[in-house]
Amino acid sequence: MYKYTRTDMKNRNERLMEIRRLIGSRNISSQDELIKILEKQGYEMTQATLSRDLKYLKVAKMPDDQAGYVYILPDKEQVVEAAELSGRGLSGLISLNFAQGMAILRTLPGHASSIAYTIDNLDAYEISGTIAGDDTILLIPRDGVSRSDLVNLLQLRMPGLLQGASH
Amino acid sequence: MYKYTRTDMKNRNERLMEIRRLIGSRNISSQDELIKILEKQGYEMTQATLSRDLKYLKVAKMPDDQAGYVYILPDKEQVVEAAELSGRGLSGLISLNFAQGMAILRTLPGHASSIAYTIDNLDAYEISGTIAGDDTILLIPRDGVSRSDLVNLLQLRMPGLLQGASH
DNA sequence: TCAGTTCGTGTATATTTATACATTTGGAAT
DNA sequence: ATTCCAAATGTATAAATATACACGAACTGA
Repeated sequence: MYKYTRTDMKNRNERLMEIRRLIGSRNISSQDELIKILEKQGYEMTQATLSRDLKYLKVAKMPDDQAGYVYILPDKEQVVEAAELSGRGLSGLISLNFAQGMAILRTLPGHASSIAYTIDNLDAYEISGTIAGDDTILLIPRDGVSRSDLVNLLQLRMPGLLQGASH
Repeated sequence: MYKYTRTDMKNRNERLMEIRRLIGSRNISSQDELIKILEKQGYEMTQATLSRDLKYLKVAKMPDDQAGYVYILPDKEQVVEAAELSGRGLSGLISLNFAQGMAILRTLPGHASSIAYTIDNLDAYEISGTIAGDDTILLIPRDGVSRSDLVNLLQLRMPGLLQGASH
């Protein structure tokens, strides 16, 4: 017994638009998750149909630090960017990486120097010095200081800084 | 019996970069397909590891009219970047040198930050970050990335940049 | 040195997603 | 009107992908 027929196009188009809207407005990690949301809104469908809808809409599934995987719209201006931003710490720090024995901190544009200034003023033993660009800070640790030492220091002395930052 | 150990990081980094290169240069529709290509190039791995690699590299899978589904890099459109670049005439680069595992780019006075900004926006895997002064850019490569990797990257993603620059 | 930790990985499996096939029905063609 | 076709979908399953667990090597700190 089939419930939907060709005359339900209006229904389908509505659903497709709602799917787009949902994916653009929040992080969704699986088709099952999306189906449950749609069901609450009165859309009834199976996973197979949703799979086809997503293909039709050219929705991609992309790894994400917070959610594991999220669906993203094919548009140029990815809503993901904004979502990721809003999910990040208030301090402006985006990520903390280590390379060549140094720490590289990426920040929101324009935030680097103020964060670096604060770090400098910790007068921390572990830190030899910092250099800030516009959105990047190079942090040179004292010799022998480990990555975890630095992370610990920053978490201890600047609580909230690493909130939401990937590292 | 495990074939790879932690000291094979070079191998892993190589593999990650090769995966990026492959995905950027042709349409690949499944992990199995990618594994077969990698195997022909001498990389041995299981599907599980490839799945983790793709997650690490933030590679997304997107519906495609021709191939059904294709993997895409997390970067902004590469070709667009290149076009923007040539349009802006970012040819203020004077020289490219390597020291202490990092790259030092000398530019015409005042050109450093705009070039660094463009480099940052490549979101290149190979680059941990950049810091720009007035006429100097410090580029910190990701661990395991070689000089030639970097030169290749810049030539590929920013054609024209190295034109006339000594290195 | 030695215990504890982290990392990269394989194995096996769970989870997730895509699709072959069947079915219904409105509309098109004759 | 009758027949045919195409779209949309469900069902069942195949295919693809992610991950829990374990392991061994390398690093860390004491």
